[in-house]
Amino acid sequence: MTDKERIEQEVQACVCEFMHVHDEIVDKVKKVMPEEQELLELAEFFKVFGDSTRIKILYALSQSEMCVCDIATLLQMGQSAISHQLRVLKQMRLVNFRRDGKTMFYSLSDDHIQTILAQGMEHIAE
Amino acid sequence: MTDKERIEQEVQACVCEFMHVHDEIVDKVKKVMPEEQELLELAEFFKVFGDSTRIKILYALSQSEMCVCDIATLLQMGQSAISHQLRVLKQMRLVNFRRDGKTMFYSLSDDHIQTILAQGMEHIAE
DNA sequence: TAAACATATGAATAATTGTTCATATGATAG
DNA sequence: CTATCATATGAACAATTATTCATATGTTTA
Repeated sequence: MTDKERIEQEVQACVCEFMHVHDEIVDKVKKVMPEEQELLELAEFFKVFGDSTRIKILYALSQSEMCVCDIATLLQMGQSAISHQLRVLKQMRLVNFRRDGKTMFYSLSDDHIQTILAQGMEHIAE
Repeated sequence: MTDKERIEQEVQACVCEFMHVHDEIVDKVKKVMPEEQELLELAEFFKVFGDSTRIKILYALSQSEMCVCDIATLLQMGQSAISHQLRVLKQMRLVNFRRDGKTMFYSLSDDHIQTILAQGMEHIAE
């Protein structure tokens, strides 16, 4: 392959209009990037933490198991809004739940959640 | 205060239509809830992780310092999109940057970020 | 079984947000 | 100083999403 051909190929591969990409770095990082699918899931996972209502629910549940009505009272929000958000948290497996008569009690599913919350609070406290 | 008065007060405080709130739990949790402002900031902070482009950028930067064009090439996206997202990451202090001539090099700002990414990956791997 | 009630859910609306396009800024080399 | 180029940014559009309202589901008690 001639130099000219190689350069043309690089330019084509490059999203930028020109060619001052640091190929060694890009190649090295490309090799260790997780699969697209995993990164999409990761973003979906964190999206759950990116809403203040859900953050409040998660923080509250880190203190105690609670029912829907308790949470609605604590956050001064409608039952429906809380229920919708709990569904999101359930789908992402961030909360567990148990039924006791008419009441559903929710709790945190595992302690990655607490670690993540704690790391986040450390970051913003800096 | 009569029982009737106390109950009426509870009902008023309750977002739910009726009154089967677990007051002890709600009160206990209310006492330890961080301030509204802190929880809002926390949600804003995590919102940054809730987008796949930004997750990819963060992951990439956890491997190596990179310039805007490198990242755009790696992710096969436009320079403008990457630049916009880097601005978000900058505002939340998730990345540092240094200038070298015409080129801006970005890197992760601290290791809470890596911890959070790692915890997230552990969670979804379960 | 019927009434009461805790929770869940579908539809609608309002608000937020990611990307693109066009252009601006700021640095370097000639 | 001018041309070139890496990056930044404003406006616009499309897509996503949080809450509310109305109603459904499922459990208990009379």
